[in-house]
Amino acid sequence: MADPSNISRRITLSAVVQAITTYGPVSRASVAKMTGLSKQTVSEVVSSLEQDGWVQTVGRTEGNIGRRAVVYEIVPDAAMVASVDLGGTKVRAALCNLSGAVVSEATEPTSRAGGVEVISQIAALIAQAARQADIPAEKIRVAVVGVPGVLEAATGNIRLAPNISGIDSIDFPALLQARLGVEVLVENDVNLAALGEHWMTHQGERDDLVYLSIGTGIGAGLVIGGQLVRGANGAAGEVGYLPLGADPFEPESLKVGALERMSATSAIVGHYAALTGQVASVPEIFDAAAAGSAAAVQVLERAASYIARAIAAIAAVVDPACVVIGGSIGARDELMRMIIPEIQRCFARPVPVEASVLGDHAALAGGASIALSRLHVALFSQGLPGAEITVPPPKLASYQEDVA
Amino acid sequence: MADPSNISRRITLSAVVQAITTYGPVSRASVAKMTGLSKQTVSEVVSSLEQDGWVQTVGRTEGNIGRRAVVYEIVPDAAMVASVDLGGTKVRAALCNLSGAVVSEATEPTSRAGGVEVISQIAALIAQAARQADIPAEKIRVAVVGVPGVLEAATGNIRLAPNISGIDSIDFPALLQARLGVEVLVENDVNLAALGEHWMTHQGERDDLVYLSIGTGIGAGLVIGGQLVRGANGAAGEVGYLPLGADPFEPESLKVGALERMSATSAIVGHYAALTGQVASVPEIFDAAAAGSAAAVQVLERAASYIARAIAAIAAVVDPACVVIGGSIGARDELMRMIIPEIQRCFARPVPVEASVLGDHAALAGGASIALSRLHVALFSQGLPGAEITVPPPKLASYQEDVA
DNA sequence: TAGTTAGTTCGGTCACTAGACGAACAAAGT
DNA sequence: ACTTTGTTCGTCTAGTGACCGAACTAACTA
Repeated sequence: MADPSNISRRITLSAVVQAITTYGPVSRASVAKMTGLSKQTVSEVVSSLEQDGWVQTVGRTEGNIGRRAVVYEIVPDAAMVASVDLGGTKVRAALCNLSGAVVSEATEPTSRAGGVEVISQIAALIAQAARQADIPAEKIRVAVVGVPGVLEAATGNIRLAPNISGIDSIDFPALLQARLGVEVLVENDVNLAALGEHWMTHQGERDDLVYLSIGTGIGAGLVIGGQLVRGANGAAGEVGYLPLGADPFEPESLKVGALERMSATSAIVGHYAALTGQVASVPEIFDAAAAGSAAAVQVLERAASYIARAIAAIAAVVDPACVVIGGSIGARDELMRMIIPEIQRCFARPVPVEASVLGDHAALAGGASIALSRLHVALFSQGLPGAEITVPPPKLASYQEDVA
Repeated sequence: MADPSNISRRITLSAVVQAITTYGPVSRASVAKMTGLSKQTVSEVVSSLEQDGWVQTVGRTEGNIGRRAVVYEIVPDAAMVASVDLGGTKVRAALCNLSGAVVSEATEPTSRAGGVEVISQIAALIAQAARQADIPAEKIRVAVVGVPGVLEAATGNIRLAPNISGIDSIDFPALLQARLGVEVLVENDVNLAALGEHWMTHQGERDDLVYLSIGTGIGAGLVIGGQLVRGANGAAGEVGYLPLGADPFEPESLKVGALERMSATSAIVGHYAALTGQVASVPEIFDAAAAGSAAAVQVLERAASYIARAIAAIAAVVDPACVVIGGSIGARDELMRMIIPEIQRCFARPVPVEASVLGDHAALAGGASIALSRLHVALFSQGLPGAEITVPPPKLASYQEDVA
């Protein structure tokens, strides 16, 4: 990217890019109107962008009175970002273009070897995705990785990630960055999912959104004022430790988390086993409840009740505009129907609760959204505060293949 | 203020003002180094600021090698802001200068008439404070009012303020603004207290801080990433409604708040009455506990235990770097000593808990801090994003007269 | 043809920089 | 006591980059 040394130019540059990015194909004249810049300045900036291959013309207007305008749009494939969701069982990598659309995707079971091996796997997976769609590697500028673990606020290292062995003992971000040769951002996967849901569905309203993931564990991601809340120790949203559910003063609750002991996978399986003497998986318990098993219904209702209390607690503290529920358990419709009325019974203010629209692609979408923001900063505004470009979300379908 | 139409100049202007504000008396040469601007540009800007009366010279450097430098500082009294703490029992108004120091202060019992009468009272109190310190009224540019109530996010109107009659049925901000003739910002008093504590003690570290006020009610203010969190309905930090303490599913908990039923004034008084049959005020109960009354100790310990759980809940959701406790009950040392060990028993991560350093002046300080930020925006950066100026806090003593 | 809109050319202004320069000063040497 | 050296402050000058307004051309509709 041409590197305008002048601050003034950087501001105009990102204003123009922002306008073209947001308002689809537009003419230079209307960009001038929107940004308040003169037509002449806009022409200058646009032609330099065109020369560098960032924007392109896409025909002209027609039917309007007056001279026809040449309209421009961002060249979607001028640069790519990689968004990686590193899970305990599988790794998923997606390449997204400048308009946020997924261009290529690849998935693999997570390497059991862990540690450095995972870094190689991620690099290979990104390379594979690039090959699939014929994307030269140098087009990829930023990579974002979502990991199931707590990140050290200061260093960005992964601290607690029991599901992936050996990953908390290495300098993961630095090693991956060295391997890929591009800027790497690592973020908690639930946080990314929260960002993804916010990007896709609540963009525009500068809303506060909480994403609650219920699965093997229970965790939340907070988006407040459009910004991710990480917490002083990177542990914001660790709602498993809410002093609800089990007696919080039992030593066990200090380790596992009082709420997690009552609402996540092992709690549901354990409770069902205690009632019926049978060991069943969570989907089986859902099936049993659908088939009329009183015990299964009771188990799910207890979980739903505690989840409702957790949502009430979150709402009392941060007052979000919306709570989105996801995760392998949270995505179940039956559970949703139990949770919502329960919240109203224990919390005065109504709290809009919605099901995740992105399913297991939420973290991927969130990763893409921050990768794109970061890329735009690097390319156009260069760290200039207040000149951040927000990329409008792409078609939902782009992220909705095989939603759980 | 001279109104630089040029964006570039606005950025430069606020960078220079920021540097002079933050790094006390400085020479133009060092401002140039800090801002990265050329000496020439800095000289231009400073001389225009000097002409308009915003900065002044304060002697020269001495003892250093090389030529002596003329050093400049902000003219502290070039403009004033008013910070008002509107409480249920008294109104306190302070005038602060550009360096954040309290120049004049005035207090009165809150008018019982309520409604519009309160607006007159605030205006009169500010006028009185101005007279006391011989400040011409036109020097006051911004007023911030802290009110004990929930604010409507959209309009800024006060919605729930049971302690001040008739204030929720009028357009308080607009009426006060019309009366004072200056920009008026209205904010929840606990939120302001949180900002005040953050400003005074945790500035610099871009820390996340939670201020927990325990008195007639229990409420929290959240500062995350240096920004106040208001919530979608202005109800962030309404921790009285946390589903802890009393059974959250009782109808009474929906009205009063489950936690509030166990930890605020009426809960303590009520619990003591139930145990002993005697009606005593909270200070009396503290005295009784100090004198060895087992019942009083038991009452306070129950309250402390629930407060500890509330802090654990807050920590689980937002992971603040620090929790500051204030309010008429929360400020008591005895309570603090009960709360801290209790938190460790129900929450895995250590949460630093501190007592408020500002006492009942916290909201006043917080009001001053946002008033000053707002004033700087109005004067120098004019809404330019990323050019906000953070005013360093003044000497603590400025706000510590009669700390509770 | 009249009116409207798109885009370019031109001249001028504003803000900022770099580098040269003189002034003022401390410290070290004579 | 005086000079020299090196340093820093602040001003001056010339030059550049970015922006705008206005005039103008081009293209189109009605």
